[in-house]
Amino acid sequence: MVSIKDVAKQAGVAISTVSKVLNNYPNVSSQTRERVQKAVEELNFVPNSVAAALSSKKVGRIALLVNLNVSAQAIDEIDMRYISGALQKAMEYKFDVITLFFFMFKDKTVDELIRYLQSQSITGIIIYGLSKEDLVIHQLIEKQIFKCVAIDAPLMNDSTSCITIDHKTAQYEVAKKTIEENTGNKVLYIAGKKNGYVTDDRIEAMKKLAGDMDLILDIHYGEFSEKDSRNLTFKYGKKSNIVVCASDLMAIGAMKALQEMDIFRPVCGFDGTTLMGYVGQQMNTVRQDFEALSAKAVEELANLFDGQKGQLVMMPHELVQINYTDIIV
Amino acid sequence: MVSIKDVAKQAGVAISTVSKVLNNYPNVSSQTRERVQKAVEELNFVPNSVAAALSSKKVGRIALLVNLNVSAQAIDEIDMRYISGALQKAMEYKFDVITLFFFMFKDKTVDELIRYLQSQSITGIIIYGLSKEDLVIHQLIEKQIFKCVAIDAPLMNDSTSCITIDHKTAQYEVAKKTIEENTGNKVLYIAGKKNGYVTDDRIEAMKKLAGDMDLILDIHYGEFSEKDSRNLTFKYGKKSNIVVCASDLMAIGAMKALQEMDIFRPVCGFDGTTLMGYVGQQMNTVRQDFEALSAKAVEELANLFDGQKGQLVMMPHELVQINYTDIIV
DNA sequence: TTGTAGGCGTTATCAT
DNA sequence: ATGATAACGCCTACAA
Repeated sequence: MVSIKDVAKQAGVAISTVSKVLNNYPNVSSQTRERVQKAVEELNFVPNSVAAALSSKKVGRIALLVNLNVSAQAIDEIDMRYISGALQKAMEYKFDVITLFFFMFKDKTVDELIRYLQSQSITGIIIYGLSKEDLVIHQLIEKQIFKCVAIDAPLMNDSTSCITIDHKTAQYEVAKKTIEENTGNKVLYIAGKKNGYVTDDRIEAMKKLAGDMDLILDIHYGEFSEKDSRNLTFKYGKKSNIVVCASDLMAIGAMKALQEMDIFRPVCGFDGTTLMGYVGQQMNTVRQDFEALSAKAVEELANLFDGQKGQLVMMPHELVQINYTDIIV
Repeated sequence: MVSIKDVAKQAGVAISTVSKVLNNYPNVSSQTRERVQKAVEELNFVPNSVAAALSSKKVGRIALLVNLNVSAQAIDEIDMRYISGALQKAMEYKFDVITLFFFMFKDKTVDELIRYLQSQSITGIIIYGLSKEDLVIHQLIEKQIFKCVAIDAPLMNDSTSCITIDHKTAQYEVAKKTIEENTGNKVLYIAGKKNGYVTDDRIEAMKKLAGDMDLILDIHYGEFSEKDSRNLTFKYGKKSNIVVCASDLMAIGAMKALQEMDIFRPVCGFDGTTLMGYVGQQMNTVRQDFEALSAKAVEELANLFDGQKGQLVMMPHELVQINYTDIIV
């Protein structure tokens, strides 16, 4: 393996000079800089990021902390797109990335989690799918030992940013559109997980909409699960004119239930997953660009590494109708 | 951060002794071993795997090389389950894991890929979704610089193993069952990707079945894509009595096409993904335990690290019928 | 501007 | 059985 030492020898300079060139330090003459770069080219040198991580705690080794929801199948698409988006952007920044799942740290304390992350020389973390009940992760964020970026969870401090879309507006818009395209003012809203960050925002939006449009709003928590949504629809679907769901998966559950009950109610979802294309119906939903959100999170982590303070970053969303032919293009 | 040095001090022994205890070296008295272990407990010491990786090239830092198929959406579930299964098992073995996607190395040479992996101190690789056309990866395997485990690609050498199910038998069984449950002897087989490893095996199985059952077999390549399968079904579906597909996604494409053509043909798939539950029909398919396959790959990597030679490991499969209620339990 | 040297946390090779 | 000590490849004061 070709090391920085070989490059130094080839370029006829000291190791530290090579290091300075590699890390874009100011005090290097353009001549030596060129000589070093030439040597790097010739030897096809790639710096060993493990050694770099060991010697300098500043270098970006980041962890993706994903809350894989095993109970809600088919939600995989979202996590996969998150991971893919982050990895791609991390490559640009030359960040090392390790992927972790929440379930790996079940029954672990914050300290244990911290020690694990430190044992991996992790300096930055991106958190996906955080809910208010995940105490350990919250403690982790509060301690500010690592730079953090939370997706869809408005937790900001000096070393923590949040990337999200405007869930309130998005929920308002998609529900309004669906209601306007149909008739009736009795709306069943199947909300997400109790204590979920986005859940409350969206409920608030629905309440505002109910005020604005003079709706009778029936709210139930569906835990983001298809089964819950299905059961709630069996229970309350008949009494309402329209079913608004907090996720595509729940919208599918609702729709299937309505079909089995042999009644029609317009349904709308949230997320814009391709899964929606397989239910054989056209449905309003909110499309999120999960890759872009995740890529932005990596950028934000880079900003935090550069000393910037944590902030809230709002990403755009889009109202769409997804149907089968959209999917298989 | 508490280091091995602190443990040594606490236990009143030398650093090297602590290291020996941690790595289960033989020549340590049980007394000192206990003392060290006690110190580890007290200080909540977790060894820094980055430093270990730097110091010793033997330690298991492994990379998951995933061929994310962006054109075939909804196949995400399989990759996600692969990744999840590997990470979980890797934790048991205390392996470090990084996840990489094929698209990250587009237009890169073997040597560039090797250098990248070396820069990450990677010693073992698990490869998912390899096809015969991925030259660079094949060269990587041949060079035997890293221990490799390929999923569903029968590439074995001293440092390369393969984990797979018996695709030949599985394809034979699921097709036979579907044909026996229905009538007719004209079978449309929509095969996977040309040059895909499993594709040829499965075609062979179908040919054998055709001989055994006296079938008229019509084979077309569908590239594992739903769209291809859909189009092929439009073209050739009518002429046959039964449609056998090389993946669930393709089975769905075929079924949708048949629905649009308003004709009925029994269809069977392959993989046992939850997606099958959303098509509103019951269908024979082959269920693979992707997590288990991936976990086995990690175990196999551990074996290779221990000096074992590469081998072929066959995992079990299961014939199932998936329908909506199976999914939402 | 360039080079020297100490350190990051381990592992591994020697002596002892 | 135990302990110095030199790597591993890189970063970074500090010195020249």
